Amino acid sequence: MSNIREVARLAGVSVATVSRTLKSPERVLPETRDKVNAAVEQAGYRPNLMAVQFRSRRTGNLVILVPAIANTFFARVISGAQQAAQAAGYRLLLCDTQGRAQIEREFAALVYAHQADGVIQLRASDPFESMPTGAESLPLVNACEVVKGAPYPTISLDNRAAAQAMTEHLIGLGHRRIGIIKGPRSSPLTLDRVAGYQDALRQAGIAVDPSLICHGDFTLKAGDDGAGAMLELADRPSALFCENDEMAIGALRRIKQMGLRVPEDISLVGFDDIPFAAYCDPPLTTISQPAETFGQKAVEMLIALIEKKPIAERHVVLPFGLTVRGSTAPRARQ
Amino acid sequence: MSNIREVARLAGVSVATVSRTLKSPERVLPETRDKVNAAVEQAGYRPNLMAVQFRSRRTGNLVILVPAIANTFFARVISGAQQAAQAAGYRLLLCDTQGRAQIEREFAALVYAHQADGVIQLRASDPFESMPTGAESLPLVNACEVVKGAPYPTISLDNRAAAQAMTEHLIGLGHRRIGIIKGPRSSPLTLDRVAGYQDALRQAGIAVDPSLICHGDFTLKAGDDGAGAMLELADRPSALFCENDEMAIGALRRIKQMGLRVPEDISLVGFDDIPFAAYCDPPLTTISQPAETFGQKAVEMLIALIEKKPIAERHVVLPFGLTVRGSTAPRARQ
DNA sequence: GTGAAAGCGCTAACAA
DNA sequence: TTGTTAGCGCTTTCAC
Repeated sequence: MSNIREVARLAGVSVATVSRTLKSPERVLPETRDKVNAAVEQAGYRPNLMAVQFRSRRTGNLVILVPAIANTFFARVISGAQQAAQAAGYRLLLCDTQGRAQIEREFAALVYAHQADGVIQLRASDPFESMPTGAESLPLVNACEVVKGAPYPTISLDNRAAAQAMTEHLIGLGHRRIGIIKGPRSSPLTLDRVAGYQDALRQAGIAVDPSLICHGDFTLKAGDDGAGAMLELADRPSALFCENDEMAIGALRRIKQMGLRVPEDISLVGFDDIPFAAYCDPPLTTISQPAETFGQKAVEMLIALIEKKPIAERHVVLPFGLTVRGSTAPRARQ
Repeated sequence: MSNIREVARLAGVSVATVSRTLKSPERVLPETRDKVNAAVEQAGYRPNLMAVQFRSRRTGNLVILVPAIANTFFARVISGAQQAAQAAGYRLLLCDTQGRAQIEREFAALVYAHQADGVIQLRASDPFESMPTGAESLPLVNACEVVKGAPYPTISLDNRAAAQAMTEHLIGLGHRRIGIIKGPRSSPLTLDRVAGYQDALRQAGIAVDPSLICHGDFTLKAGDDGAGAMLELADRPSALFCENDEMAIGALRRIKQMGLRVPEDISLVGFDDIPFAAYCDPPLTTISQPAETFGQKAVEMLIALIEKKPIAERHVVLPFGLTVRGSTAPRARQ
């Protein structure tokens, strides 16, 4: 592989002229440009990005920390982020952290080590924590699940309002015993959703029953297990609210296995509106989120941060939608 | 952020000694080492990876080109790859190419530009094609959907045998009219699966009926549409073979919408065994693949290539499994 | 065991 | 408009 000197020699110009021709052609005479371009062609020259970035102290790489790439919702977020990055001339370094802080730190360190220009974190946790001094001011954007009162920009959903709207939908159908399968204890997002669920219950004058709140981890199996536990209760709920669609789909299987029907015997709802939600039997009532927009906004804000451009709104809240399908129905007369 | 000179000054040694302490501590006196380490600590020093890699001409980055990250099967492949990379001290740069050669080329160029050490391609296409001279010898491994007779290492499944086994399973249940929803024309993988399907039919003395072969693109919607078309045939099939689980799940919805039952009226099978397959109603009979192993093997082979270690087997074929669940049953008497 | 010095490939200030 | 030159931060001989 040839280098810039080789090209300069072939074109009969200085290395500076080659560099200029590549970076700002308008500052070079057309005929010089042509000579250089011909030489580049002839030498099969590709600039060594390593050297370019080393010198210009800008990599064009953005790290995005994803708790679980296999999660259909995050896949959509990534897709939006990738498109925005591409449009702005940046590349996305995707990292499946499996929610582990150690892996997050390792990848966030790429910024500290000048291997990436900034980080997008999709989990409520600061990946620069416990980094050497100065790290707190590195370009970081937090999206999806965000840290409350974070010093860095955030893009979030009003999870509390969304959960409340969903619970109100169920209450409106006559349900009064509504179970909820929530996420892991460590997730602030799940706290918000439970809070919204409780808001709706209280406003309807329904007592919050702790036995109707069950922990899960956003997987199919967690929904399956959670539904199993919930339906064995003596006074079982007539509606079940799962904090994501995966768990709802898991719950759906268990409900059917136990010989109950959705929505006749029990209403079931999810959260996220993943593609499979519309293909369940019955199709799932759920909260839809503009997943791609999360990724897109996060990238745009991060780039603004990196390029030190002003940011209009540091804490963006995206709208949710209540998508009613066939998995909810009025409570059956007992 | 401090640099190596700052640390050298603090420790009262030369930059060379600092570098050595970090790279090969055993070549430095313990007391010198301690001085240096203290200075590193004090300065909050982090080596500039950009400079390290520029100098040592090795990045520790592996590019993995994924046609669609949202695809549940690829998500598992990535997971396996990530684990193997981590274990070997490499990082994975994930790229969602949306099957577009332009994006693939752009990311593959990272290798050419010394930004990554090698590439894993999960699609049957050479991302280095039309690159400047010398590109053909760059470290590349092709997994999942592979190029026939490729000059680079490959990891694949015997798709033909798998499709044949699946078709034989259906024939064994008494089905004789078996429809197939295949992938896009450009995919060699789909050709193999159709060939396997035809092998099984021929061996059973069943004529191949072109009207029972339908094109799709591996999405839920494609399965939905494909099943719709297939079931409107005058002499409709009693079994439907979808080339992936997503399409099977799409087909399942349409079959039910048309008032038919699975498996009583029509047997339905998929391919891949994604997590959702076991959670369908009925659970899906499908071909299981060791998805994580694809990723793991690909990374291991790529690293061997990069580090110029010998590779035992250049074309690995992984085993498949026939997972029979509730979506297949003996053909009903008409 | 340690230091001095050269230079990886490129960019950017400055000079011409 | 183009060339000269001085590094970017680090690794790696080669002396000592």
